[in-house]
Amino acid sequence: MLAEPTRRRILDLLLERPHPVGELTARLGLTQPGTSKHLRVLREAGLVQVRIDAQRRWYELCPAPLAEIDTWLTPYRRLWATSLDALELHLETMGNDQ
Amino acid sequence: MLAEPTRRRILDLLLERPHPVGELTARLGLTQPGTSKHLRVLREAGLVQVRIDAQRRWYELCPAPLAEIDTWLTPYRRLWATSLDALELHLETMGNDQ
DNA sequence: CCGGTATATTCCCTTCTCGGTATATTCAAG
DNA sequence: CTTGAATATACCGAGAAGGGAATATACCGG
Repeated sequence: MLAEPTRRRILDLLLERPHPVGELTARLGLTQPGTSKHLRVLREAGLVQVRIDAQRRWYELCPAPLAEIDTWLTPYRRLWATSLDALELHLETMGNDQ
Repeated sequence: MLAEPTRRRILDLLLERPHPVGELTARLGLTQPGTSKHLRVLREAGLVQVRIDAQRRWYELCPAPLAEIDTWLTPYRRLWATSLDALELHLETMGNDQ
């Protein structure tokens, strides 16, 4: 879901401010249907919501699912909490495998 | 990538402690090749690393990519930090919007 | 060297994803 | 009612992903 770079770019654009589909299309360099399909995925994942203004659809961020990821990440955070741990893990990585 | 529930379970198991493939297979209820293939994906994404001990492969967490997600998440965090902070930032950054 | 154990790789099939083109829908304006 | 703008949906093809079964590889004990 968030592995998709295009969708992360959409979220980054929506972090600035809400955008209508046409602007997103232009800034992403996609076709309009391509943009709409990403927006549909994001909508169904609850990451964005739409505000309808005549023919324009203003898409805006819905941060709740991101907050859930943030929560899921919590127990892992101790792994890089101190620079010492990070350095140890880094050296281990370099020395062992790839 | 992390949308895959099986892979999130693998990471959760590896958060406890390193595991050899056989234990992961048993605790996940997958076939052994299925487990190995998920581990390969996680390895190529840099999320786990292997320590070889005779025939056993001990898989352990590699937190760097998770730290990157944590970093990517940073600018979004203000959206749910506290409702008061969120409102303040909203007014600061989007004062002229609608 | 041989058998057994632990793991990886390959093949096959089905389902999903992403991008594009073409078409439908909705609404405002005239 | 017709036109044009903004957006959504349907459909198609290439490629990736997920799972199982079968097979290969690597290593230990004897």
